[in-house]
Amino acid sequence: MSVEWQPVRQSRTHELVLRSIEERVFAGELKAGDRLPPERELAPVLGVSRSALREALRVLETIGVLVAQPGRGPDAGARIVRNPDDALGRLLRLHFALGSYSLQDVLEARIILERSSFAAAACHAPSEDLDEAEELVRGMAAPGIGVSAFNDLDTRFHVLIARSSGNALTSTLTSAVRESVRPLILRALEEAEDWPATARALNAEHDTLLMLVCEGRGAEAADLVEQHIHGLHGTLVDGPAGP
Amino acid sequence: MSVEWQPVRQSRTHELVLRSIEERVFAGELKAGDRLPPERELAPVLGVSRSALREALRVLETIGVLVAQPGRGPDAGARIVRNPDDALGRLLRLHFALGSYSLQDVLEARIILERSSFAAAACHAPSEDLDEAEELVRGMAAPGIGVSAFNDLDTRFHVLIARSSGNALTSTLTSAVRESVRPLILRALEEAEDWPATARALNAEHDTLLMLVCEGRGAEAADLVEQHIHGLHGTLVDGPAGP
DNA sequence: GGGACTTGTACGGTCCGACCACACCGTATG
DNA sequence: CATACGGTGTGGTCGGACCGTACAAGTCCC
Repeated sequence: MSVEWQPVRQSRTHELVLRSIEERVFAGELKAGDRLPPERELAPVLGVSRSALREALRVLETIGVLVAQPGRGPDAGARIVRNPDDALGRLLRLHFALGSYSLQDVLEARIILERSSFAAAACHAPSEDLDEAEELVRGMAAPGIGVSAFNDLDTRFHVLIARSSGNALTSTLTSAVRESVRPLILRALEEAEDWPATARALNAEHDTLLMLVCEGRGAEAADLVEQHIHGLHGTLVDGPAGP
Repeated sequence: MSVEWQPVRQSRTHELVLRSIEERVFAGELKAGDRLPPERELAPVLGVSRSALREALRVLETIGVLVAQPGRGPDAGARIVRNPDDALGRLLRLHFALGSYSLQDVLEARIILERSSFAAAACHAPSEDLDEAEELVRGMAAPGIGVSAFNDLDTRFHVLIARSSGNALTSTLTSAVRESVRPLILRALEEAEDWPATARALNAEHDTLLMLVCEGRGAEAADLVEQHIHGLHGTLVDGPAGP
């Protein structure tokens, strides 16, 4: 029941600035679309140097909460935005490369998330998403397709289904998790002994998956996508991942 | 099929630095525990100013890849670490507050993740974790417990189960998602008309959950935790969230 | 008078040099 | 031998300066 004590690490200026801005966000005083004052104004108001402020802004930028543009006019300056995808992707990729998560952890997470994605997509995917998905599947079935192009389309297919599930959070998570193993999958596909046969097998699964989603058979789609991801499991090799 | 063009936004120095360090991580040249050269050495080597380097380091710090300590000796300087939890939590909290994700999205994600957590925990949770979980459940059952203390213990209970599921990634995600709605849950509990009765009901569910996990009845535990989280759904109100 | 060009200005982006607080390490001192 | 003290290297902070960019207004030429 006792929680270990840990050093407080007090008062690094940029963290105080960060805390301060976060609080304004939590309080609803800063919404998406709002503009922050120019750095040269805000710094003295907060009582810190521009460097400290800039470090805090940089953090918010990498979290996907802020974008900054130089110049003048309505688009210039620092603006609050909502773009968590890049940040989450970078975070997971780095930590996966560092070994914070094992390959098995990532694959399990993929299965959990994508089972739910496909099940939800079968319930209420907009038809234009299904059209786009069909196009992607057709693209993957192109004869003589390269490994890299296949991997791109495959990623986009899975992410598209996640997005069409209607849940922005699980969609983001799915995308980030999928991206974090992307280099591994790419390498595995490159080393496949019979690439055309592998591609045919994967395409058949994609076809069936899309068909199940279109017909609203969510439970079967979930089972199949689990099998689909498990199928990759055996072919993947653990180790240091390229970007 | 056509991807929209988007401005390239080239060559912000700190991003180049970030890219460079990331690549060393992806290549396996930087592992957890390694130390970076001092800022004053690294900056000229990379051909950038210390400010630009520091901004990149700050970013790595906030995504939990780096820690920096002043002073001298074996613990000083910038070291590569693996601590994704704080970063992920902050990211989700901020974006939830900004409205990137709706309350329903978060609750669905919680259900997906925690169903899997409880199911996995039922299979192979270490007994010391179960002991700790029992202690937490007992703590929540204390007569006259306050809303805040209850919420703390409840959070720790759910996170503990996620951790004992053996999957570091889903555990981190569960924790982050749970933390992002924590202020909302706190507010909902504070506004409950009959708090003691609510607490008793929640405690009964926790008791059953723990029992199911201990007995290895994962499927039932998963169903119950879904119901448990759904139960909260009705009581939660959407709106700006405090930290 | 209208369009093209030039200037002014407000941004963020970068860099530099300096100082501070801290923690270790070696030496000097009792 | 133990303690006290200053040296040294680390990140943390700060202020100032310059750069490129992009808008805005003023100016010139047709």
